[in-house]
Amino acid sequence: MSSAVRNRMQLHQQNIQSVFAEVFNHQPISRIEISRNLALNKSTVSALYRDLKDQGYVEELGEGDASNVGGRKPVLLAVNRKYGYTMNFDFGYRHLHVMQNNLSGDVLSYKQVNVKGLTLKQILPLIDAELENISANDHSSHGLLGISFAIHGTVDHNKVTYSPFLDMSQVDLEDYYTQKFQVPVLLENEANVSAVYERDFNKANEQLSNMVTISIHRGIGAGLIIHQSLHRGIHGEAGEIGRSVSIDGNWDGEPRKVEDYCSEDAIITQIQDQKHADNMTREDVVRLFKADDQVTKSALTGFVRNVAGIIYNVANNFDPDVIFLNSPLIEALPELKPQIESFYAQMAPSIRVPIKLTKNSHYATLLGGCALVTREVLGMEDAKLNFGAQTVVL
Amino acid sequence: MSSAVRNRMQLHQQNIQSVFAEVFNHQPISRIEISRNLALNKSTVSALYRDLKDQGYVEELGEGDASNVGGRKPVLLAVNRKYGYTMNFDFGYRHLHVMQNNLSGDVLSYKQVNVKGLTLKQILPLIDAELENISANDHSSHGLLGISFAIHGTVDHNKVTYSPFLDMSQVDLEDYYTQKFQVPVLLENEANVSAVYERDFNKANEQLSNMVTISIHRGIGAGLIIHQSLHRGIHGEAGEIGRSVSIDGNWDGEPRKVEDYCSEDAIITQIQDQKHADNMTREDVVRLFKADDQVTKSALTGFVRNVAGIIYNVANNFDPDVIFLNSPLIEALPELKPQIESFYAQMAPSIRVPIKLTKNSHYATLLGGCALVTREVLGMEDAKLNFGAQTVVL
DNA sequence: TGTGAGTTGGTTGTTTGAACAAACTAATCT
DNA sequence: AGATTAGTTTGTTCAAACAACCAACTCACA
Repeated sequence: MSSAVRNRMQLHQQNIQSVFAEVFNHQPISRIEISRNLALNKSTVSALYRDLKDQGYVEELGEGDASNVGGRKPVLLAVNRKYGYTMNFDFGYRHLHVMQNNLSGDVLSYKQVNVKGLTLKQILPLIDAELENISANDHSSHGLLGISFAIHGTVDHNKVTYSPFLDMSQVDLEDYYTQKFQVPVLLENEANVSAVYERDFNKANEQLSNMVTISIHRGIGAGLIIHQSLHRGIHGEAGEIGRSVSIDGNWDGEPRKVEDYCSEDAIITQIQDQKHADNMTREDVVRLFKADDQVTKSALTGFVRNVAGIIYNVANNFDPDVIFLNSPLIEALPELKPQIESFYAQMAPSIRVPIKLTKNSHYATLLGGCALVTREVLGMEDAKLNFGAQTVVL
Repeated sequence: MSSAVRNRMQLHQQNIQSVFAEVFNHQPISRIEISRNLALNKSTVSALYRDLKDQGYVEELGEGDASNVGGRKPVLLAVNRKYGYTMNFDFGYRHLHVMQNNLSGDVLSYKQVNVKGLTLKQILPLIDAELENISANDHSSHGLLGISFAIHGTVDHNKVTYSPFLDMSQVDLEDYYTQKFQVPVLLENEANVSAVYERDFNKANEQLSNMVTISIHRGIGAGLIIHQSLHRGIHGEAGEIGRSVSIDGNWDGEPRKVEDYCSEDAIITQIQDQKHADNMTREDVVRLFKADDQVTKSALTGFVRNVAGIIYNVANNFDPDVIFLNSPLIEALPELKPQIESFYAQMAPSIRVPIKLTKNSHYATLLGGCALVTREVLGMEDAKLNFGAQTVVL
């Protein structure tokens, strides 16, 4: 209410943002096309565009093709590729993933750094080195614009509140990097950024307003896009579906959580125990499954049933347009997907929510973080922005 | 995006709505106060108010008190109490609840009609009679403005898609009443309107953006307010938490739903079976509980544990600012609430979502429907409207 | 108790400025 | 050359802002 457009100046600012969003989402685009899309007079668009250009956000890309019945060629406009860049990180169990993106969300560089067994304080200098290295080779006009971190754990008010396999309580990342660079620094749960990725980077989802991304890694969490915006909850704990307990009338002993049955960790531990093995990894499970190992096959059948149950419950809770699965295990064994779908179909005979796999989950979290921090840089948190409109993957 | 304010006319319309919202939410209010609240010039507010008055939406209520340091008395403005009325219905199991409200959401009349055992086609003439009776005694300028129905079941696109105890597939209520009166007719799930009630009628919730109302009647459902707006889901099935199944690794036989364990029906049936009784009602259960009956007490302990588990799961899924319980059984036995809270506290030792009871659940659904249909009448679906600002309960 | 200074609510007439419209230039096609 | 399209320039429009005013009140003080 109080943030609503109410006077001419606010109207002007909003229209500038609308023009920028058009350039962002449909680059390369001409002024006349923006004018038609926004139902704004072409002279108005020209004036608004001039403001954006003075601020350096946009640039001309050259001439486009004229219409086939004659007429002047349009001048193609685009987001300034040399405006600056964001740095986006993902703390994986074994690797730190590092990505550099420009203002449009295009990937400028990507790198994995081995951090297995290191503490956060030991990782910090590695991050600093990456930032310095990138900064030294940069030729953009504004340089570093913002930093994002995808966290495998919960985040509240930009602080890590819980992180299962890397102690993050010793360092305040937001504090450290805002002090150092005076740019927006953003921490966000990994399932949440993954959901933002689907909203902002996946053109197929442009018209969808409700999406749930179920992330099955060492734990289980969901990222929620509701009414086109990320639902974090008051403590940043919305979508912590791995903590759900069974409601079945049995209350003997400690209630067990969903995560205890069907996280990737739970499955690996289960197979390990039955095989009296040790230190197994996802790759081992994949290998055993492909070698037709019966213990593994039956464990994964249980996994598949449980995932179907989770999907059924998520569908009943949120009734989204689509559910994404972000699971390296299922990504490695795509034959599990139809099994999940068939168990789900048994549970929900009539109305079902479509299920899709998130491809290349590491990129997803980095790009989701990129989208969030870029929006903050632009002050366009709520606008409809279509990142990666012409992303060139390296 | 495309609905954003972009030209002077749209700006003007939005500002008219802002002024109306101020009158609506803070009536009685003076022009100067609106001007200060909206940061609009007082002459602008005067002009916008004049438009609203010409359309009949508002009226002057007389003079207020002057400031204690002198100065002219303000003229107090309010929503026109004689503009028209909405009719709001709730199909209960035993009664049809009927409420007439004015444009501000004030209760003009309330009535229960016995409909136990009747089919929808038999109930229809009773509804028509109520509408005619009210219409005959009305002296407002625009008469009937809209109709809402709270449905114990699921609703999609204003059609009932599932209704457990009253067959509603034979009659299209929206069709029938729009044909008859040419006013907006709205069908909505009972848990959803209950959630809207908490958002729009409960001043204590004004600052809250995420609320879940758990409705425990013959089934279990949740109404979701997320980011201040009702989340229905793509098929209108969001919040159907009663259908959730347990994820516990056991997949022998048909999975049982939450509803099977802890709806009011399930509890009554359970007690009935153990007592070899028949046709028990909620009132019987309440009586037995108060008479210290052990079977009832132990059944309700199970109920309380299950409700705590449901709350825990809802908190993990949505992480709302508050959870409301809309349950006639708990309303009748308020001593159950602390028990629920204590079981919940055992499950979630650190972060907990506050739990509150919805008072007078029948009013809640009617008023929630009133809020929804009134918003549609005004074309102000997304504005922040504070209904019942000065509701006089009859 | 009466008067005038100070204060506040609301109206009237004028100014402002962002979007708009029309007329223009530029560049292309057939 | 005539038709068509892209973009610019120049002047118009109209809702909000502003300034000056009127209306009506309080309070202090004679």
